[in-house]
Amino acid sequence: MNDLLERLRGRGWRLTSQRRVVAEVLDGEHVHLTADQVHARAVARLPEISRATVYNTLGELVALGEVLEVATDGRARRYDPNAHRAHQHLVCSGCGAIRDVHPQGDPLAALPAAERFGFAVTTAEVTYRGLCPDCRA
Amino acid sequence: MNDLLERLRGRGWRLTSQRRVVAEVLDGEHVHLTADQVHARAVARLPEISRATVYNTLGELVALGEVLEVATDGRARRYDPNAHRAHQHLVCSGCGAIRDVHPQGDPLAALPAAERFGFAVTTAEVTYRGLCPDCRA
DNA sequence: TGTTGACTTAGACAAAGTCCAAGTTAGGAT
DNA sequence: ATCCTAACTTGGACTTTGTCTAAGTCAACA
Ligand SMILES: [Mn+2]
Ligand SMILES: [Mn+2]
Ligand SMILES: [Zn+2]
Ligand SMILES: [Zn+2]
Repeated sequence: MNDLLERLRGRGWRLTSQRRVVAEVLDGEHVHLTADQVHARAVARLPEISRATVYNTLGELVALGEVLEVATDGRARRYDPNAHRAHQHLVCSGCGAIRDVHPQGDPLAALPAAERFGFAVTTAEVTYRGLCPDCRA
Repeated sequence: MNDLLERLRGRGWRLTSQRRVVAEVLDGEHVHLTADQVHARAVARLPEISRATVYNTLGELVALGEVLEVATDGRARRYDPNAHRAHQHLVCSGCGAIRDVHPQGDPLAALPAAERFGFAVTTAEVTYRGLCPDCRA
């Protein structure tokens, strides 16, 4: 995570306590927090941090490519610090739990040129859905 | 679309003018309207229809399996009447245009058992992204 | 240590969706 | 044909999620 803060600095960004705290909260695997969840955890460490700053910082991290924005439901966007290893998501239809998964092959390869309609297709996001072990019981 | 209305009737649902209008609006291919867009078009035919009824009816049609709910961005959910032929979506990163596409093979097959973590996986939704011909220019 | 532009903040605003009490009506019963 | 009533619809309040702005603060450089 120091890497990240150094990269931000390299781009001429100020290392504020707010940005440090957001970066600390957004660390680990299988982490897919909403902006409000990030804010709640950030407040635990830095009580005066504002919602606006959390949104700003998340947007900056996404623009930097350091965090992924995931829209698995029609609700709040989720923020995923696991931006450096390509992966897809497995979502429980019961409880909403989200896991990182690594399918075989390149999902893009399944889309024939004839089905691309002249688009310059660059990414494929896959959401697998089903019931997790707990919700199946 | 009469099929749909008959199926609704078969489930003991009243055929109100409101439901009829929503069913008429949600017809065709490559149709991915937001709830507000459905409402706007419904109002053109039945001026007194309310937002609440549009949301209610869309939710009912989704529960019936007659309409798909699509979350391609972090914004409004979209409603897709093309529920009877499995397909995926190609979204323009520039203008947001959405096309139905039909990839080869079953996207589920790409997820090995070892990557399912005990989930009973039932569906895979794929969103392909890129620039459409207009936005590339 | 001072300066300054980048950053943060509170709160207003907007967009998307849910919920409810009160009024209306589709469709079976009479 | 008319009545009855549970199902449906409605407007508006409310919630959640996200954006924006003007005013205050501070990190980093000199
Ligand atoms: Mn992830
Ligand atoms: Mn579609
Ligand atoms: Zn679950
Ligand atoms: Zn486009």
